[in-house]
Amino acid sequence: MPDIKHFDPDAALDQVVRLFWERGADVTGIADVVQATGLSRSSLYATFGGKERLQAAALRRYLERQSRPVFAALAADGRGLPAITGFFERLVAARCTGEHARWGCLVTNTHTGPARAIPEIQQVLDAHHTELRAAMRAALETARDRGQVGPGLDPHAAAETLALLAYGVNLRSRAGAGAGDLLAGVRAVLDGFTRIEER
Amino acid sequence: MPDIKHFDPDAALDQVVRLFWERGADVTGIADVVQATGLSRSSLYATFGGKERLQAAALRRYLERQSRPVFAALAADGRGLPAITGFFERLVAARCTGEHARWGCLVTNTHTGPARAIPEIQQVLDAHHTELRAAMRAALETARDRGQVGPGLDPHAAAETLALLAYGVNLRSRAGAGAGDLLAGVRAVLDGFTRIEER
DNA sequence: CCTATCTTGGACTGGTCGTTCCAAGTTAGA
DNA sequence: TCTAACTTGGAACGACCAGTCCAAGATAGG
Repeated sequence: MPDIKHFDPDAALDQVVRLFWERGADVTGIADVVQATGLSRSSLYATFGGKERLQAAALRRYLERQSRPVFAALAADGRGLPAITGFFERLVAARCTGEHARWGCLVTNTHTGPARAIPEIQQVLDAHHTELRAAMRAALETARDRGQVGPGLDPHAAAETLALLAYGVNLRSRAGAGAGDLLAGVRAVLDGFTRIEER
Repeated sequence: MPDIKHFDPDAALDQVVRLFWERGADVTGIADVVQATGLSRSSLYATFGGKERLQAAALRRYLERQSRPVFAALAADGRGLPAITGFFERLVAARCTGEHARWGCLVTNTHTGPARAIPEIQQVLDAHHTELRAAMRAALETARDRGQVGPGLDPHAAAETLALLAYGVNLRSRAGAGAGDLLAGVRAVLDGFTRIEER
């Protein structure tokens, strides 16, 4: 009986993610979303609810499509430290060059805005951190099993370090930091974790 | 002949710093500034210019009054690694407890917002990073001279690491991260830098 | 006291915000 | 084909935004 949607909500949400990611959700108006997606205010509100709900949906989509696959690859990578090095090298490259250069990370960017207080969004921020840290910890435990890291290294604490470092990279890259500086910062901490004999 | 200002611009700017720091400059309207400072729109615009100029002035004030003294103390501290440990312990404490708990760092918060594109503000962000890194580097060189760090440590690169880590702490603290997690993350990286025999 | 000069309070502007609403259009089962 | 259910475009809403403007008030030299 009913009419059916004349657009693809999934594709529209992807557009919203790009928009919020590049410009920032708080500074992006509904009018911008309407223009970027090509659909009308009515369809937007009927499909996603208000702006807060839309922002939360976009953030979840970002976590699922952008962050989680990379985290999964890191956790599943059996190489140990080289896996972590590769993660950061690809991170810096993505943040400083290519299509998304200087966009930073949508989750990182959301940390400072007013939306961080919305429970639905706060939850995604925490999930992102937990998952990133877990992936780092898995890679560090692999490194420990392979004897690549010093004996005193606590994988749990070191995973927190690397997660915080990733936020620092995301943050500084959005403000124009050079890839060389960021890579040097990453290299130094990984050198610190590396077992002396490996150097 | 002329009348004289009926308020103290310095004290007013301090109020603005607090307001922008806690709530975020982008989400704070001129009306909020008027209410917080107690002065009128006319005086505000006559004294500081528009909002961009006000935000830049507040950011510079924050760097001068909040960041720079701490950086100077770190650079002048002769203890080496303990100075860095102390810096981070005080940082985490300030970010998670007390008057400014969960406010994060105004400079860090500004990294993600639209104001980061304004040259006058971008300049302050870069100055903050340069000065933080220089202070870290000075402390690391002291640590190296005292034999507290491993021989392979590059003070320049390690200083970048610690600066990025500080941004991570600032960022996550604003979103509610626990002091324990943050401290663990800090401890792990400093352990990594520490010379084996010191452990 | 007078007056030139600056400050101040508050009304006001045009524009944008998120959101609501409704008439017109579209669909698919009866 | 008729109609109930849903979508869609676009107008309209009140609230807020940064910024402007001016009359009224305050000041200090003459």
